[in-house]
Amino acid sequence: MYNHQEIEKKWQNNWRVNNLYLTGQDADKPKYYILDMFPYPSGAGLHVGHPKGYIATDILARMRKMQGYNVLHPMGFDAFGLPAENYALKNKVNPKISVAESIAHFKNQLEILGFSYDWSREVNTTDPNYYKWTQWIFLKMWEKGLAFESNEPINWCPSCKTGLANEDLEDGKCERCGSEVEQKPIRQWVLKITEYADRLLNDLDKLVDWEESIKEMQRNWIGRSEGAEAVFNLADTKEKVTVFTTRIDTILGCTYLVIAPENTLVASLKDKIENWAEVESYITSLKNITEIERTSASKEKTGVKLKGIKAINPFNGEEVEVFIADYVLNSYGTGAVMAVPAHDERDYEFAKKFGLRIKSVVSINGQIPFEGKAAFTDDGTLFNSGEFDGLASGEARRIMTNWLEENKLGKRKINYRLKDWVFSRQRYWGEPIPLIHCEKCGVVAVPEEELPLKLPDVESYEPTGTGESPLASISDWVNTKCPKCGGEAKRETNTMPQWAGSCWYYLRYIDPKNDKALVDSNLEKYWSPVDFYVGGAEHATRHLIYARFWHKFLFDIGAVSHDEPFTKLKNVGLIMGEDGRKMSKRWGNVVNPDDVVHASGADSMRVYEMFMGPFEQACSWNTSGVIGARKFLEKILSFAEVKNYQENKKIISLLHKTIKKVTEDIESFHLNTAVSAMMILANAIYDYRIKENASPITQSDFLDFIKILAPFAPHLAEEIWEQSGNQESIFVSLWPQYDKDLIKDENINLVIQVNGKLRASLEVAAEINADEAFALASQNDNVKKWLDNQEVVKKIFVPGKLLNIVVK
RNA sequence: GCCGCGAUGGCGGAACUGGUAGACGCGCUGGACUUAAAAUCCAGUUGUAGCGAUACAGUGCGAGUUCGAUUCUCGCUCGCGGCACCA
Repeated sequence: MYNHQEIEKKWQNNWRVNNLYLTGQDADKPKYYILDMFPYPSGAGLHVGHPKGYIATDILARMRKMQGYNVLHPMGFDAFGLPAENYALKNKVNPKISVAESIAHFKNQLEILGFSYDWSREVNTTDPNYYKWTQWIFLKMWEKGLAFESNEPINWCPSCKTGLANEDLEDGKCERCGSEVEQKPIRQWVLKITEYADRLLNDLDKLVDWEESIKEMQRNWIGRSEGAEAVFNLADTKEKVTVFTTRIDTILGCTYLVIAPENTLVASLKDKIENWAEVESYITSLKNITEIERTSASKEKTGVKLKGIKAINPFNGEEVEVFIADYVLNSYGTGAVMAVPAHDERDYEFAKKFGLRIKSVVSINGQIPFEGKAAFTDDGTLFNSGEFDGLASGEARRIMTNWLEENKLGKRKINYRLKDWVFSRQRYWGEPIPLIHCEKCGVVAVPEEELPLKLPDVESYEPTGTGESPLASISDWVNTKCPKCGGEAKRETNTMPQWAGSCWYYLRYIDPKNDKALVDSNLEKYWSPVDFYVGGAEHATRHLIYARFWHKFLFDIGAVSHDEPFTKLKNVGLIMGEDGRKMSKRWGNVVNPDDVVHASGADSMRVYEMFMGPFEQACSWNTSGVIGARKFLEKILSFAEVKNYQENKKIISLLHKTIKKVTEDIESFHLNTAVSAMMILANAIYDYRIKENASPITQSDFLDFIKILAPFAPHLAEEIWEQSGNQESIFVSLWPQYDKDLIKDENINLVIQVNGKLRASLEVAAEINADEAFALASQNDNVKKWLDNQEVVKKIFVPGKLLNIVVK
């Protein structure tokens, strides 16, 4: 009776043939740009969790279309980068070919779910016409000095044989393959994202429609900390050590300095360090343990004193000892800290171990909390601090920083945990970096008219591990002429990282075929910014930071009209396996959407996935839940024949309430309650039909119900719509409006409480007043029982809701 | 350790700005149909006591505010996520 396979195939064909989902272009309509994070096509295909976000955006996009918006709802594929390349290597197939296959497979899996994407705007980050503009943006950054060459040690994955950005690590391991990452100096291109750190942080406050959790993750990731740099001159040398601290107010409690072992300063003091042999062997010993072990807070701190080296406290001229120790990181701040064991837990621990002096300088009400037992790290009042005695910590920080600046012994300083973006990969499958190295002219850009600089075919795309990409072996590609002087020159052979292409793809959808400009400015002004963006939370500190960074840069050069790309952001919660674990081949708990669509239908799967629970929340798949969704659709299909209409005010009112609720719930992405509201309506209609053998609503009211169901179950809705004699698609019809008067109830259930406990529930007219309610309640047997011989102290009446009678 | 989020029946979850806790779905129990099963349909389903009306308890734990608390405040416990020797 409900032949989902036939219905779904029929309508998917119909929509395609009629180009139903081409982006609206009516000049007099408002726009709505609703975007999914585009997938990274892998060989494995989609599991049922992937489409959850796509279903939700599809529902909103379809409703917006019916509400009369020009809707931009596109889809594409992000396909450069390590996963695709590693898959290709493993299966000994050219990534170009394997990626094309994966995309075809993904697209097919998406199509059978009945999405309303405008496929005419599909983008593919590996298409030269696309990456032409990825390269163009890179060149603009390079021109502005935001892309620079560096030889600093960076994260190196020994298995993927490439440098990685901080964002590519998980617990100090390569996010792709799980290998321990080493620190290795290689020549690399770096993007100065730190130059945008403050804006990336501050502008989060403007993003009122982003989930707080994501903004918090970005704040953590950027990790701004405000403090001061202070200069400690070294006694008997011309050298000095600059330290970064957020607690300059405690500097008079500084009893020693600690320098990171890798800090180049250490080697430069070689001749002055009396125990150099000991120092050197300590530094060597640290190379044998991994970064994760070394920086684990639970590990006991180690270190070595630099004998013969003394540092001078800029505030009081006191000489303090200098150590190198594993607990100070070279990569943060200045790679050196002042140690105040009385007021810093780590310094306290280290000082205890090495028997170093502990000097308190902050007290609270004249007391020093935990003195002799632990560090006191809160703010308080200064003492033992000379002219600064008596100042509150906060005040002291301001005054003492000023003092440093006046005496040229330091300055105000803001540090970020965020690091510049290591942007080159020593791999094949990425956008070639469009730069040329000329011996005479230095680094020269590939001229804009020569873009795209195409990724050449290569015999072996195995990574070399030498710090050069496989492109380096193609001499007729590498060797070129300098665009400036015409002399012999070599191309840059590093490629861009996986995240490059996704930094601006949402702009390409606006103007997908443009080869004259990144995006036409009129189109950009019309469609930007993205109104609603949906994707996984795992992109919080990767894609979403990178894209905001690029977008702000594009804004600065006038290429886009807004300084933030995504107005509203929602995260889709994971769908776990039936066993509660993440879906994975390893657990054998992967559910393939193709199977679900085949057995129960795309519409049932769509309804079920929305009904499972709150959109942002993770939840487990439950196969019998799909059956429940299907039963609901079958029930609705059974109403299609309206027989024997009998007006029923309650059900008409319920219909209008449901229209209101579903509209609002789609808007706010409370899709689970939208489905349940429709189930309640369906149940009410069903019960009426069974009991009265009549339809409680008219054909036209029923079709309004089908319209609000349509975004959820588009195929079934079209079928019922067509069977009712409509020629055009239901999705070109207008979204129903609810009638305010009809959703008002004539009668309500008035709750009667005695001393806050429910004693009765009376059906009364909605406009009943307190006295009438009390009179009615007093007649109720059960209420009488509770009021018997009691003095009524107070009556609380909430119109339309309840009467609470308080007795003594 | 710091920051954020969460905890409601057997399960997923619902409850608007403090006002009937458990909507809706799954599962389960009983019944109808059937030679039988599946499917379908009907009834029930927080716990305890009671034939029942009803009563008491109940939203992680302990306090508090209130006529009234799943909802607000304070103090915990557990779980999830992010950051983490970041100075």
